[in-house]
Amino acid sequence: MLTNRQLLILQLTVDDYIQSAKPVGSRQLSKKTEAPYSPATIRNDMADLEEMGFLEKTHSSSGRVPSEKGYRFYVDHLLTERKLGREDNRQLNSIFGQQVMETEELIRKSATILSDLTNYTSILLGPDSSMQTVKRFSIVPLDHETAVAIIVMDSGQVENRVFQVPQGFTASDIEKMVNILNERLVGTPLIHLQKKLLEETKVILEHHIDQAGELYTSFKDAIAITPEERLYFGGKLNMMNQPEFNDVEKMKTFFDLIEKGISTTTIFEDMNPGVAVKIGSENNHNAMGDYSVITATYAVDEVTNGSIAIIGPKRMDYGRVITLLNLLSSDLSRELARLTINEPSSKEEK
Amino acid sequence: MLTNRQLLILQLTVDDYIQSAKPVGSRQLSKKTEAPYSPATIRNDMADLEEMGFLEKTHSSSGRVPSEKGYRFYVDHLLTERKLGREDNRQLNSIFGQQVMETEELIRKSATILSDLTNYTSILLGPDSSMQTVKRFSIVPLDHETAVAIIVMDSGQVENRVFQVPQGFTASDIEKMVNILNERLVGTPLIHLQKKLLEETKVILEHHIDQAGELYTSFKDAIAITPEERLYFGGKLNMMNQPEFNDVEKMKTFFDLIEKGISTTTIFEDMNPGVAVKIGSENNHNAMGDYSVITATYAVDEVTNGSIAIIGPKRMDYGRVITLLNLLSSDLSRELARLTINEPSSKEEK
DNA sequence: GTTAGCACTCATTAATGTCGAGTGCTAATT
DNA sequence: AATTAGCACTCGACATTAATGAGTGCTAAC
Repeated sequence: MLTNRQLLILQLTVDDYIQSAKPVGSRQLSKKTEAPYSPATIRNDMADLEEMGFLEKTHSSSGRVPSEKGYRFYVDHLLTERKLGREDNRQLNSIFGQQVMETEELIRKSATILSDLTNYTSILLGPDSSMQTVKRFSIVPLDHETAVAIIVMDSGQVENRVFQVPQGFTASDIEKMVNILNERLVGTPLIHLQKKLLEETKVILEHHIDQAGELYTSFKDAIAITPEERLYFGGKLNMMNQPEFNDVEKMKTFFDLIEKGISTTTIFEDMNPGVAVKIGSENNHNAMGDYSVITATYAVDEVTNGSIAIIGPKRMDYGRVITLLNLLSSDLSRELARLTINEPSSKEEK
Repeated sequence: MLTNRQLLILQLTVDDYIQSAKPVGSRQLSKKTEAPYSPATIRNDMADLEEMGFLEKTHSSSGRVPSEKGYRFYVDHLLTERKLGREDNRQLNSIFGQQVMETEELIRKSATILSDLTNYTSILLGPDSSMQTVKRFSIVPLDHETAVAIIVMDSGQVENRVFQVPQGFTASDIEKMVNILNERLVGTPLIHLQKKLLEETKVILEHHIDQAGELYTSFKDAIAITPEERLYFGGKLNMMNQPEFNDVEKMKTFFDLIEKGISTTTIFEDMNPGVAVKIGSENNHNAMGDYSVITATYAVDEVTNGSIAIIGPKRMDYGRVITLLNLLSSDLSRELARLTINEPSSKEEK
């Protein structure tokens, strides 16, 4: 078991290292008022902590650095509640300054500010669109051959895609199709759209329009891709301020990871509500062994969640980041609840 | 005047420096078969070239490096036509592989590939949307308070924005407004949209709808922002492969420039057709003194142009970049002509 | 006009030395 | 028994020095 003093020393060591990025020595620690012990005493405890695997040395006569186990213990047991500065709060609130804003912009802005406040990189997973329902279809012909298909979601999100109109179809054919689609599909959650389109709507279309098959074929591709989840990265460049990335090579490795190696699943594995911390090799992805990821979820509505993540070096200011994520996630939940449709309005159009 | 040999030596020096990024010495040059002269001879010529301001030394006993004047002369008179490798062509063509694609995607993809092929950063200015005309307005109510306004351009581009609906307006009010807008504004070039909206449409709206002023106020903000030009950056990170950016500080400066310091006007000042090269301080923007920018234009239709640019260190492979830009710009022109509307179709809807 | 030869410059690199902050261990102190 | 002082030792960081080599300009020979 750990003595109280060892706990204190572990905590101070991690705190100091997080702040300074330099190995922490006994002499240096003993200077702090929180540790009124002589360097020798601290040395002994540090040696014990090292033996137990909480600390490591970078070389035989260097100061100590937390191990993953050390960080883990720190996060689980030693984290002190962090108060945010006035400036932090100001910035956080600034996200919600303007009145009407689109979800996407809200998220993008959050990502940026989160990164600015931490100097780590933020990753936001947009609200899972698969549960959103279709509010309205629309097709606008552009010329003889092409038209643009537009889908409006109940969240106000708009997706559009240009597609080819096969020869021989008139504007009224298309209008007819749009009407059918709206009749049949409004209210369908995106996640079921594909299936419904394929199984149900196709038959009806063929019933009403000559050669509907052709038209349908090119149209369905246009709306097929829609329900994709999107990752928003914020402040990739802020990471350059971390001493860990003083080397261009390391920057490159990191950016490669961000741009190619990261998918929704690597980061947001288990989206349990609340904050989760993954340290170094606790991340499933191989190449992420040098980074820590802190994730949180926010509520979009009763059923859907979005996720926020911060990725940074293992030497991360866990306390601060966790506090920030907690705040932002509840702010986002609140704000999205405001933006999102309260209840499908009764004056819906035919 | 420059002797033939001096011309040759200048050319070889610039070529070599572009390739190696290291100051070029006389001994090294004399090894090349193209320069069958002794180092001493080359030294003399180099000294002359330096006196005339084409070359510079980084320190008193170093090899020579081209000056801006040197690059300028090289670009104007010494550039050799560059053949592209098979792989280059393959990649360039791969952009146009898929059949139907939206303009934006086409541009985005071009930006990426252009940067991959050069290892510099590419900047594409999307087709100037101000000459595009409105094809269709649409407003979809989301709930009692909000609605999303959608504008479809004749190019197939779709802009949408959520806005607040003041209390007391019914769906039929909105429908009426949409009808009026479509009647009045379809065919209006974006560039005139604002004005027409303000001067003409407002009056008519007020004539037909009670309290139209309020509705109009919140709506006009929603579509006000539309006619903005968009810059697409490609491969900012590829620049990290350039030895000029081996230093994290320099990376930062560059990224800062890209993210904040660059506007449409700094880069695409004079959009004359053809390729333009700006070397170092020839760029008007102060902070760009260390970079060279090569721009080209592509035709979108008879009236509008888009622009492509490559930004890189002054030690840029001008020949290769120019060739690539020429190719891509004509490819883009061709492809966009295919995508763009031939002629407003006659079966336009009411 | 071209080149060989020579003295000189300067960035780069490796070798060396010094310094400081760190360690572990033992003995003295509380 | 726990803490601390003292001491010898380790090692990275940094400054200094020396050797190397690619470069130059200049003069005299070809």
